[in-house]
Amino acid sequence: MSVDRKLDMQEVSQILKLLGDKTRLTMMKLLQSHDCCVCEFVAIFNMSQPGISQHLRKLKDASLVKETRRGQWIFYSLNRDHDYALLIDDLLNYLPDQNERFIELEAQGLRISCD
Amino acid sequence: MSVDRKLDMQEVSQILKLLGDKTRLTMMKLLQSHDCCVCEFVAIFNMSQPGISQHLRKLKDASLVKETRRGQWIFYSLNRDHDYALLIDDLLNYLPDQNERFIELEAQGLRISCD
DNA sequence: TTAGTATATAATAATTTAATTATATAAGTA
DNA sequence: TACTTATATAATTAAATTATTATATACTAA
Repeated sequence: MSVDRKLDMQEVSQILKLLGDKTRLTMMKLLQSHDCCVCEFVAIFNMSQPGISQHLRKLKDASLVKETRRGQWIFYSLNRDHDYALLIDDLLNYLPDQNERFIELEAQGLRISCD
Repeated sequence: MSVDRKLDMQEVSQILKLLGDKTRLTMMKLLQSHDCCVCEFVAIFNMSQPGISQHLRKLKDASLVKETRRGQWIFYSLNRDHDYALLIDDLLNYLPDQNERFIELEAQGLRISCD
């Protein structure tokens, strides 16, 4: 009981630490509305491809996101089965919509749609 | 507008970074139910007094908590007027109750009540 | 098979963070 | 005033974090 309680605080603070980075927080907000592949994130954020991959790995290691290969691309999506999925969703709902970023991508012809 | 959006993401991620530390997150949860002075935090957490003070300073610098001197003690309380007070309160409501910690304090005669 | 594209991993460097000890400040009390 | 208690600040150190470049892996297509 006491141990469980501490584990919970530990786990939540770990999740908040991951979301306490602007790039990862924005990634999560983007994923709330659209699955996204690595190269799209690279186009959206001003960051190297390995930088993007490492952020995604942290999110994946914490089971916050899932990855699926579709052809040559690997798409990331929110893990809506996560133990704290409700908390995370609530939290993301406070954030301003980031769809403008997808619109910009589309305008540059960089949006990947894999059907 | 675009600038505001970015500021928001920046500010929220900064807050989550602060809450992404187990000590500070637990402090905030404790403060949700009781104001608390520094020496109580020192008794609750296994950490030096300067360590506690520095966590509190970070929370105060971000306006997440307020301080009030009462006699020889300085009490900390949640700043319920913070721009993101709703988000923070929602978030804290997901966390397990930490009142047991106050009960333990009381049992050790370390609870400060300043009336 | 070879070349090109997408992604991950390794190595590394710069920065930030979180803790400690030592010390200063401020209030309370004999 | 001097002593004690409560708290803050400074200096320092160890560890964690975030980014980069270089390289490896995996799929696609010619």
